[in-house]
Amino acid sequence: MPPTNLPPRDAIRCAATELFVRDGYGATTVRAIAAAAGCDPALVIRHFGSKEALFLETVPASAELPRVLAGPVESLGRELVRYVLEATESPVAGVYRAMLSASDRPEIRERLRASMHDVFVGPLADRIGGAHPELRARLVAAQFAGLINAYWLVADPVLRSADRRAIVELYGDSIQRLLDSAGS
Amino acid sequence: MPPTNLPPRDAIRCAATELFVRDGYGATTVRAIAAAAGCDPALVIRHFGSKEALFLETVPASAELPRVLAGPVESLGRELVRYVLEATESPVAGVYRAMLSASDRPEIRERLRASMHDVFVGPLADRIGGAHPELRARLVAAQFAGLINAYWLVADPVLRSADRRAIVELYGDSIQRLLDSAGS
DNA sequence: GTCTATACGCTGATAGAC
DNA sequence: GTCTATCAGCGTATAGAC
Repeated sequence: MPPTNLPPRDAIRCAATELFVRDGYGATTVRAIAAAAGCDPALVIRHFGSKEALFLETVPASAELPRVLAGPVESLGRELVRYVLEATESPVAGVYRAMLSASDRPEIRERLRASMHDVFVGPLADRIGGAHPELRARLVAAQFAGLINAYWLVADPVLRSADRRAIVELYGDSIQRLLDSAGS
Repeated sequence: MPPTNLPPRDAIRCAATELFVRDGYGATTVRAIAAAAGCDPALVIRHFGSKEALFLETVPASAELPRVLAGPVESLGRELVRYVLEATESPVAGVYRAMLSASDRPEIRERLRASMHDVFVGPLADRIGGAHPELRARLVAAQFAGLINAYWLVADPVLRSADRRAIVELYGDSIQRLLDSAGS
């Protein structure tokens, strides 16, 4: 994406998001971001302070999830799995992958944690009844992330070649068990 | 761990494993490994070819897991969760974290995939009956990794402060559902 | 063969001139 | 605001001393 007529700050943001999500944190260089945005590498740092700060400011905490989480709880398990499998790689998977690939950095790990909590655990915990609602919501998030991990990041061939409906049923019902469990 | 009397090649291996597992791939420098092993940085490359090759040769595909997987299938769900929670940070979690932190590298991602399959999916698929045994085993692995991820890597406070027995019961039973499901 | 010294081309980041 | 010059540190390669 050579020279656009966006103001440089926005051009940098735009290029950074795309590259971070596509190539991961370590494989994305400040110079590559600058080239994609059509500006000087020094400008990138001048505007955002550091590569890490740029990452934190541009890579979003997936915004489409809440809609799925707002659906009926009875069918949420399978719906979450469907959402992961049908992602066009960008909405969840790319962002998640980018964050994981940068997870040696404490601040980015902290962001991962906060984003998981704000976008997933918080809203979900309010909607499920029973015992330990927050814990159960967090475990659902863990299981959800496990699937993203296996399907998009590791790209396991067993999963990629499997019938999607089977995955939805099996893994979805497993998640559903956490959602439904009355507790100890 | 300053100068030991190990042959340098072993000293490098030893230092590399420790640093990779403790700090992740990106945060571990070849020079730091050399310093810990008490030798010259160039020696590290001379002996192992590259940082990535050193990583692949030293960081093990967790070896203790198979014992857990060999236990009775009826209680495997909770047993796997217990195994994750009681890990002293090194056996599973550190290795897994190190691999994830290096997952921008295709070869290391491939290793993650292979290791998951050899140590987990293969042995498990042979032990569970029903439909789609390999797929179900892979989904159990995904769910297992999700917990490692949330508990050890993200170190989510909701999980860390929760009652371990509650986690074992809830998440364990959810895994167990995958193990038991007769399939469609 | 085993190791050291040195250097190359990259990275993220800074200082200061336009 | 933007670019030029430059920094120290990175992974890596090679030449040559033991």
